[in-house]
Amino acid sequence: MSQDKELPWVETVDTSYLESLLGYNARRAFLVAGAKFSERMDRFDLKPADFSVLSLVLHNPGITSRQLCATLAIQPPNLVGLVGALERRGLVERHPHPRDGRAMGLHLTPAGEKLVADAERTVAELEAEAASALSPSELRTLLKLLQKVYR
Amino acid sequence: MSQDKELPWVETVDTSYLESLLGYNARRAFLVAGAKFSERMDRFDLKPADFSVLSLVLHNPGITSRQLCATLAIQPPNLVGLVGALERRGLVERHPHPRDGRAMGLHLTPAGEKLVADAERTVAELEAEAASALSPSELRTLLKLLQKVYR
DNA sequence: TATTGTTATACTCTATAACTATA
DNA sequence: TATAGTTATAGAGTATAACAATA
Repeated sequence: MSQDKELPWVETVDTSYLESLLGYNARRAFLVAGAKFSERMDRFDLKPADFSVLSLVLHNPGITSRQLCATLAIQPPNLVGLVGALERRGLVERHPHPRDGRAMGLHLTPAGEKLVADAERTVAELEAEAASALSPSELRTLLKLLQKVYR
Repeated sequence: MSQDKELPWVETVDTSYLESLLGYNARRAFLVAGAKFSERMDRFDLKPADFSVLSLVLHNPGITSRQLCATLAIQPPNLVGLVGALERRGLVERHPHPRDGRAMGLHLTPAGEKLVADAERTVAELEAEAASALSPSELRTLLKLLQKVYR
């Protein structure tokens, strides 16, 4: 009783089910946004995590590693090398925390301040591009809904 | 001329700038959605990529590796081991493609069909949970906007 | 000449356990 | 006893180059 009917094959992939799922769409959008980010930030030699750290230090002078980890959902051991590299590049400095002897506060150097300012300008252009596919009010809605998911 | 003014420290982290960026929000939401997914899918021993592949094979019998790669933004070499493992678990079978001698068509086994059906039911519960934080119409809007980003 | 599937390989990202210094 | 930072290490996930078979 061999099966001699021809097996089915696929002309156009039906993605309707996956596209109804949050995780699939979040991953695809995350990949596209990440690729565009890398493309523009290569000239600063900043990966997404580097940019996030520098930007948080700019807006929160004296922030500690622990606070960075909590904010960015990074494990403490994975932040050590990242901050160390930024320090070796002369972009950030670590000083003893004035109120907690266990902690180190992070501060931008003048070179770091300049780099972050340039990088944030570039990121603003990026967001403007995303908003061109989306419309400013759609972008605001998207951010608001994403925040509802992770908060 | 030593600096003897006390250095600043951070009480509450100001995340307002990062929260205005698409990439940051997409990553955070993706992490939360992924964690909830893993939590529920552990009993099926399916990672997100495994589920996506099985689900695509269910809805597209005979789909090829190349089509899976394009749909899921996975590199071909990284799909080989994934499909191989599903095959060794007796969930999928690979048969020669009826129209292209280079390709292999993927098909679910009866065991694979049962597992995917159970897994999709579980994922439906997951989405319902997300929708509880979001409202059904907000979830629809979120998916639509994410698709605009990556298409 | 281009494409499918594959092997080998390397790089990045992320996670866990254990240690130290301080709270 | 708990927390901040660190070291060492292991596991995912993802990327590129190169090859055989087929289009």
